[in-house]
Amino acid sequence: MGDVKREVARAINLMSDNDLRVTPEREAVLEVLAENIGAHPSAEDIYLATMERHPGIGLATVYRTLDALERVGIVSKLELGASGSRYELNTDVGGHFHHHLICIGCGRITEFNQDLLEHLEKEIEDSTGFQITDHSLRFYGYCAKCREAAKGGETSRS
Amino acid sequence: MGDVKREVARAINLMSDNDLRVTPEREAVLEVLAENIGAHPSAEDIYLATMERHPGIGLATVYRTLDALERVGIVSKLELGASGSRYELNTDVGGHFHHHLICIGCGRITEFNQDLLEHLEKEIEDSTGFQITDHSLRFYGYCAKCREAAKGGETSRS
DNA sequence: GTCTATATGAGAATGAATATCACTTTCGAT
DNA sequence: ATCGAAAGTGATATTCATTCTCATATAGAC
Ligand SMILES: [Zn+2]
Ligand SMILES: [Zn+2]
Ligand SMILES: [Zn+2]
Ligand SMILES: [Zn+2]
Repeated sequence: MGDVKREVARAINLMSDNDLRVTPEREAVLEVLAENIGAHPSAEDIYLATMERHPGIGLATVYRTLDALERVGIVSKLELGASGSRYELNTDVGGHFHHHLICIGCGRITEFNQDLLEHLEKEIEDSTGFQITDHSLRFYGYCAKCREAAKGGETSRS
Repeated sequence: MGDVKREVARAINLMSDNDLRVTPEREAVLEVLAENIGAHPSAEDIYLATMERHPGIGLATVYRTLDALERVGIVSKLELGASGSRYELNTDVGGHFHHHLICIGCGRITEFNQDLLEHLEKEIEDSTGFQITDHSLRFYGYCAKCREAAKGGETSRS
């Protein structure tokens, strides 16, 4: 599961580098994020988990912290529309270059790695004059588990 | 600008095919959508424009209409998080296979066409068992106009 | 330690989107 | 054409994620 302490220490250094104050609340949020890499928790998830570690923290502080961390690149925010956003710590290894598979059956979010967009970005910048600073690639569909469940449900009925 | 009447007629046929009732309100929304291809209007934009054509329509009806049309594939919804969603009519030609360049300076949304994801989807389905039904590819950055404005601002100051 | 900009907690406010409900309309069957 | 059930509508209340407000507390530079 990666080294939680190391990830937190790394993030704290980045905070100082970016003139963000290191508070107990922010450290608690970072620990939660580091312990949940790959889980893509919501702000509410993070709030509840942080509560166990730092009782009394306010939900607004969690939002403010996530926002501050996102602005300096320590976390990524995955906006999912109506159902709210999800957050993830940008780990040192492979942090930024993965995309998401979003299951519309169960809501689970998995990842896959792929470059492939780099040279496409160059092409777009050259042909349109649009300067790209970020991108988002998502695939929606049904995860293996949901497909299995649907299959089971159908066969058991016929 | 394409043929507005033809697009509306095509959409109305699709509505009937999908057991959606054709009402004056929905026709008015469709006309607005057909007249604004490429503009990526918000629900509020569509509401205001539809008002001119069908005074008294309710905002909720616009939302319900857009939702119904999206469910049967007549319109696409582009979820932009905090700033609300944008909608567009899926035209017959090239309707579905374009992606978006979203300017974080002025908010304008432009498009670019590209296949490229088809064979990647196959690869993902084979390697993960995830069945893909839809995808979303977006690039964020600064459009040519905003880059020009920023450049002008800088040089005029130094 | 002092000081100032910044962060925090509690709860109010925001705003896009949805739900509710009484009433109206569509459209296939008669 | 007309009838009736199912679906759609307008006005408005409600939801819910996120942001704002403001009084208080604290981090971090000196
Ligand atoms: Zn699933
Ligand atoms: Zn991820
Ligand atoms: Zn722009
Ligand atoms: Zn578009």
